Amino acid sequence: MDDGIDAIFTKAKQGRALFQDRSALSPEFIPDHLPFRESQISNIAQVLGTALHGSKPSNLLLYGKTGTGKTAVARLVVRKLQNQDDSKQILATYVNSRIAGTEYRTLFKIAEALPLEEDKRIPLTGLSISEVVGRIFESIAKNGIHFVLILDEIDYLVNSEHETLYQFTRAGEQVAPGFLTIVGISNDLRFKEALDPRVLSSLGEEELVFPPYTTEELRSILAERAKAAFKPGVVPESTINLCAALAGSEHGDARRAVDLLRIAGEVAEREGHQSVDEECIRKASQKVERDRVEEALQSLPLQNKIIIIAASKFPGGTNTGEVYLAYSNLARKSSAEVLTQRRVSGILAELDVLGLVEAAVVSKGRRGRTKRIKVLIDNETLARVIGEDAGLLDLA
DNA sequence: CCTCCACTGGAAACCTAGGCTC
DNA sequence: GAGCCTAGGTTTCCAGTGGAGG
Repeated sequence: MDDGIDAIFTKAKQGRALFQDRSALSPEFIPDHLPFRESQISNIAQVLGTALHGSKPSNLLLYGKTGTGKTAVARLVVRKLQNQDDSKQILATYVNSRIAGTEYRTLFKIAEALPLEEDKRIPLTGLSISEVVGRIFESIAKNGIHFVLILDEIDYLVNSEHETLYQFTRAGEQVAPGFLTIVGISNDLRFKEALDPRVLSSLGEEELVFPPYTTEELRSILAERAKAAFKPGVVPESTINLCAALAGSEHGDARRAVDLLRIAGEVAEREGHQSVDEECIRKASQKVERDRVEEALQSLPLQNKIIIIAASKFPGGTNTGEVYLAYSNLARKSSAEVLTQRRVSGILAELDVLGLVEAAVVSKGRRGRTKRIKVLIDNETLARVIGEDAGLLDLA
């Protein structure tokens, strides 16, 4: 074991540090210059610029697939807007509704950015949605705030019966003398269809589409980032090309491309390479996928883990009924509650979305209609990751 | 062309754990 | 403490269904 440790350190010593500024590749990093997005930037700047003479800018709606720069562009423009604001009345915040999780937590995050009096703070739970919205409006009005709200993945808010979005777009009077401008961001191009037309008309006053980056554009972006992040000469052009090609084949996702490059750099450094070669990119690509699966697996609730173990007993794939049978046995054995088949069917659908299981609906004619279920994780990984759970050791 | 299986997936209702207000 | 609220997971109920076998 000691040899292993020594070997790692020796390698680390040999390889010189390849990074000069790792943060230039971090997911939160927003460069001052976003190439190929000049027109979107100037568009947004023009709209939001109104706020500098104290009147309310139009609401904005930004569309485009993941990694097309929507979030970065919105945050960059808003950041510069705040820098230009001498009156210091402009307040901006960024909330991702999907990451926040629920409508209530989204509002909670929004409220965090606002000055709230001691007795008006928002608790993690307990208040009605309308009460929280009321407190947010009150704070904006009282302090005369010019509030620019960037709502990322806004699609997660449309299916609410509270009509929070509607209230937000119609805040007008209630927040005077302050105002509330919404910059909505959506990955889902069909999201408009689900939106209440009243909301759409005011939310979509200005609409902007972000097309995916081409492989060539990705290459140029990566080259620029690599120049800032790595020491000169450690990232050959072929590496950039491969990285761009890998990400480009996945619909021009710049975030993925940048992630890949960062991890490849870490791999190269750890293994004591003098440069980040194509091999490192390939390894990084595998690592990203492996991490995603293990993380998803680990954070699964107990019942979902038992279900996936049950499903893994059928390497060739099976159907819902079989999985349910196996599951209920396992659950009883580990003295967990036994859920209904309806719920198990639902959980299998969730696992499908996570990409841990393949659950396609198939019809077998006379023999009914069910999901064809196949676990997409090999049994060793499953045993290793889930085996850490005491109580589930008696599995495979 | 019709049947009928083994479910699917929508809807509503229920439950628990948290927190509010009075 | 009583009587409200919410989130989020679950159960209950059930109409709906693709297509192989008749």
